[in-house]
Parts: sequence; structure tokens; C-alpha cells
Amino acid sequence: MEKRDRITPGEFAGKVYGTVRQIPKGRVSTYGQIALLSGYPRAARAVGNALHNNPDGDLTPCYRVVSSSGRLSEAFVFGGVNVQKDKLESDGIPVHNMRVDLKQYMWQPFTVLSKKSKRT
DNA sequence: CGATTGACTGACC
DNA sequence: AGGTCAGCCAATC
Repeated sequence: MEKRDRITPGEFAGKVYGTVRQIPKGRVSTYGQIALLSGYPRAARAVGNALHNNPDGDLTPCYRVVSSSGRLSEAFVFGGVNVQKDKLESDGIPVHNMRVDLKQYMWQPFTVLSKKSKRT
């Protein structure tokens, strides 16, 4: 672990990067989810800002991070949305019209599976 | 140190 | 279903 004692991009940002790196392949996450897992349930914006800070890039799969609607970012810095889309598809995540199926691909660290009895 | 912004989100119309 | 308003948080100017 490198000790970036002199440069601290913000403890928050560091956690964000770590969380983003924890996103398994073939899965995506939202800024809000990242913020929540990082310990900041309301810092979705700050997350976006942190990622826009252009992190380690290859080290931080920010392309797996999408908006709450599963939409890709338009202002993607490292190439453009098309690149992000290509990366997502490379992970096995089909992208349709700049969007992904969060219902299927949103990263869920907790086994959700709230099976409800079908009724009416 | 104060004000503004920004890759966001949820609510309201 | 899509567009607008307001709220939240950290980083930057």
C-alpha cells in the first residue's frame, strides 16, 4: 500500500475508489450505492465528483458505475460513453441506448432475493 | 475561509 | 413517462 500521506484526495474519495474496485465483473453499481457502501449514503454527488477527478483509471473501473436509472455518464472523461459501453459489454453487460438493466446487473453485495408470494 | 460547481437522487408536475 | 425543483456532500476556485 502506498502511503500517500502527503497527498490525500480526501478520505471519502479513497473509500469510493476502493468500493468501485470491489464491483465484480459483469455487474454495475450506482453512485448512490457506491456512496452508501463507502459510508456516505447521501454523497452520491461527491462520488461522481471523485470519479471525475480521473482516478487510477484502469485501477478503478468507474465505467461500472452508472446513474440510478442505469444510464451511462455523458461526460465520461476517459474516452466517451461509447468506450464505457464497450467496456460494459466486454464485462458481459448488454447496453441498450446508453442504459443497462439495473434490475439484472446492479451490484448487490447483499443477497437480496426478497421472494414475495405472487398474488392477484 | 466562503461561495460555486458537479459523472447524483428522489419527489413533484 | 419525461422534465423540473430542491436537497446533500465533498472538492475546487
